[in-house]
Amino acid sequence: MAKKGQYVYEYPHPAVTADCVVFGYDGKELKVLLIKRGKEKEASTTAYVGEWALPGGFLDADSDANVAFAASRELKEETGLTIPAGDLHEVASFSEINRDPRERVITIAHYALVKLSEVKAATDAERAEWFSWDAIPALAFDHDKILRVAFSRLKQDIHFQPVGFELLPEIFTMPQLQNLYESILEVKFDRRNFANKMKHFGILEEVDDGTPRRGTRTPIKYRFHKENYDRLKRKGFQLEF
Amino acid sequence: MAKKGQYVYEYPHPAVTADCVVFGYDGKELKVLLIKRGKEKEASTTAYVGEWALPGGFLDADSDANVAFAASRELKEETGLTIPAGDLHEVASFSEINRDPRERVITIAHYALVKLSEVKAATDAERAEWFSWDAIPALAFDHDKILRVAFSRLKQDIHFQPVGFELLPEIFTMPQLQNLYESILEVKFDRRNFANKMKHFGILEEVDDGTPRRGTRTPIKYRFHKENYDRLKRKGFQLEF
DNA sequence: TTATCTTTGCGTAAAGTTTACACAAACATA
DNA sequence: TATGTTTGTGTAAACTTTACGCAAAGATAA
Repeated sequence: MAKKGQYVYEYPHPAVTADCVVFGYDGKELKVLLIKRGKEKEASTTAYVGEWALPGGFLDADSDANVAFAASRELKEETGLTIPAGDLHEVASFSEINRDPRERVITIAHYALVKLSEVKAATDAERAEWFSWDAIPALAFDHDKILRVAFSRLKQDIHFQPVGFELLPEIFTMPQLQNLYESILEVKFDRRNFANKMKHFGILEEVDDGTPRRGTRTPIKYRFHKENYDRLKRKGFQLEF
Repeated sequence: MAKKGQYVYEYPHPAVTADCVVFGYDGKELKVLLIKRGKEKEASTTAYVGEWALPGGFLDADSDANVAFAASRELKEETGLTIPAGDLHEVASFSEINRDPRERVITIAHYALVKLSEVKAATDAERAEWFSWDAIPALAFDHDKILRVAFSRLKQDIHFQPVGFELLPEIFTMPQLQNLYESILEVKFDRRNFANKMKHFGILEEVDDGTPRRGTRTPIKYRFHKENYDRLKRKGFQLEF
């Protein structure tokens, strides 16, 4: 981390932060990871202390390799979550002149997708907390706006790339997969058509856990066929619905 | 513009620039506007003098309302082109630690679409020049990378939004429209299927310029039905091909 | 315990979309 | 004058999407 000191420039420079919208899915609802703001270490004054905000923090201009790296580093520091910089999807910059009361701050927003199940334990519950998508509290700065933009980006991306693997537990059911898509796209699909389409992509593998299925009420369990999934992800697809 | 002086911060701050990839279309080829780098006014040292680069420049942290505004302002200063900040599409940030030899500089890349015909006159030919997409010279900094990313973003956006109005002259022909789409998407379409599809969207209006068409060799002239075009743009569509 | 509701799986017919393709007219070129 | 190129138009076949019915068994309520 940069040492506090005197950094002098001939022209005014903004501070740059990297913020993360971390999406998780518990099998029922889309969730977002937020942190409770404490005292800032890096700025001369504090702002929005005690309020909920997106995890993120200042880029260290002297040592962070790039913005995504700064985002990953801050995420780890603030929430305990380890997400490699390469798994962060850049969303957009937010640069309005007064978005931070302390000084000019430009933020580069990112989003990430995590398996909620595997991550809950590793999360630093002291400061971080998961919120249901439709129960987000008031947020510091312009973070509500960032959240909306990140979500609409995810919504857009999902048309071109499969998105379940990153969010679902390894073994899941068709209704869970459908609910995930419905949560992100904010629409309802016909159960049967959805299943047919998903099966056609060839990225699903039935899991045979020995238990003979006695009726249709207990859903079939699937996992992703990783190889086909990755191929489809690279190649892209058209999810039209 | 910010006065040169002493700007002091407790932590290191990067400089922030806004760069623009301006796409134009002359009825045959996709083109990009580049500038020849001269002496920098704003940085202590110069870099890449005499080389071609994307238009753009430093955000003035004290006075630019936001990054898009800075991009618009710099574009005007460097090329004479007036493009409102609202017409710039943000692409991504580029923040690798050594992308500028002078100091840490993070750039926010944008793209814009302009009618080449209407703009040629207004462009400051002293410094700016249009290059065909497949004859781009070596560029300063990481601008070739930015160019590629901006292009692929345009390519992606075109699947969801009609894009001809911004690039074509007011009156154009079906082959021109098709060629534009083929240039951006880098594929070939069947002439007849392309025309059918475009007509179905209901955004084209035949232009009757009095001249009776004597044969099929002279193409029919179209203009966009602005109202339908804007509605389609807001609503989005699926261009699948 | 029984009746009813809900969840899941499977499959098909109808509507819509995409793809592939041929011919005729006139301008351009050799 | 002959040949090639450009443009317009329309249709049949293949494929995709949509809408929907039925049966089995667990869940719930009486």
